[in-house]
Amino acid sequence: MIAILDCNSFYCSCERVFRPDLAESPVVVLSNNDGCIIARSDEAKAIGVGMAGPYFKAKPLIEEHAVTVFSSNYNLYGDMSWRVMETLRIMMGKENVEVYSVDECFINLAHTPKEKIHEVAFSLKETVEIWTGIKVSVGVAPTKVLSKVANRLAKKNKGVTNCVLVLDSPRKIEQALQKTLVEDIWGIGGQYADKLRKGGVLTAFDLSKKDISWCRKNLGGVVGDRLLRELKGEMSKLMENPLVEKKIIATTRMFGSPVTDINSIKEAIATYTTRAAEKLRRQYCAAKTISVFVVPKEQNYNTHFRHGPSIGSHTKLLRATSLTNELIKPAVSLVEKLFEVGRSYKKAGVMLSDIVFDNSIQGDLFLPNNKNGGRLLMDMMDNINFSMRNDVLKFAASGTARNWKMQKNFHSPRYTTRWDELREVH
DNA sequence: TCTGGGGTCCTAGGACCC
DNA sequence: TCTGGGGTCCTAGGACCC
Repeated sequence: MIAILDCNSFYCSCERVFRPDLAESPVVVLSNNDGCIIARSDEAKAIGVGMAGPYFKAKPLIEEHAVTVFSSNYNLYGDMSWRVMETLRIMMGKENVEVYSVDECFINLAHTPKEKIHEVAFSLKETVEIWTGIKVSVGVAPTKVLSKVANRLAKKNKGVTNCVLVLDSPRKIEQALQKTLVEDIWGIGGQYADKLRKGGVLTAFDLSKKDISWCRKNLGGVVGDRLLRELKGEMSKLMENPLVEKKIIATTRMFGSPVTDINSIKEAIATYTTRAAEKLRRQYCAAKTISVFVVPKEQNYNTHFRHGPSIGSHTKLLRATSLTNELIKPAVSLVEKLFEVGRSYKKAGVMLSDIVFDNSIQGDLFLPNNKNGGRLLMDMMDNINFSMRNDVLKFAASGTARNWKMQKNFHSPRYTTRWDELREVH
């Protein structure tokens, strides 16, 4: 059996740990730039605040009901996430915990006796809540897809399930599948859901009765094949090693307001490159390809603003590197190539790919072999910046004015990662 | 006026090889 | 009218996730 443990309204829960006065009132958290609503407490859902909608549209409703609004505070959420996951690793052994996202993880219960499953699932939930203050839901079933089904139902019927649901018999599985619409299955998005409904497949139960070849044909080949097997209780998505290195590292941001001058974009790109290079070094890797893209502000953004055209280009380096200064140079050159005078831009980003371990970098015969000094410098910068939890040290190319920076109007303190922002009790 | 920011996997098709 | 039979690698793009 496999469990998935998922934090309830994670970002809202993090804010509430340090604001117990908000425990029962509506709370929402906004995306970067205070653009969209990306987390809602149950109370906010109840008054009709939609998910992933733009903040400005929900604003009247939010003000009417005195909803508390937070900008996203990733310092806080990242640290709280680590506490939740560490609790589970301590309880179950780290080899049995697969962190799937910032707020959820799979737990391998293959070694737990069947009659103890419910008790274990419950103690995971209780312990996480006591140790971290974060409320969670647990779904348990024979496969990952089914455990997601269980988790969703557990969360939906909190009063009955107390946020824990175990599907340990064919009958329970069948009932759960009947209560799950196709669009609520993990792996079925908007496109596939439309296609399924048109074919008369409305629930997860309907889908589980289809045959493999039908799913291969209509749901993306082997992806559909695996999904169907999982629904039928056959494990097709295995536990994965949580320490796999990223194959692409990206840092992309909307600007606080549209930008028209090339220097601001260069500063932004240099800053994003710095972030991306830090992520690269943190996984002991180096990258050989760097890509840069910019997104012009559309004249007519009412039609699909979301996938507005992004204009990009990339450079293949002679040799993989993780040194910020070696990456900033080609990144800034790419900006010069992409930028058009007179246009206004709303977003830009950097992506690093062709990632290899930095101990296996292909050497360059024509370079002196003593470039290790560069890595040493990077490590020192990383250590100082990390211990200060701030960019104390940065490259001049990143700029100091930074008038392209995103907006954060409702930011909470970084309670758990900054001494000077600790919660004070008087 | 104002609409995140990351990622993953898979497929198709083209270029190229012998 | 008829025009090999394998391969590999790469890229673009689609679909999905939180």
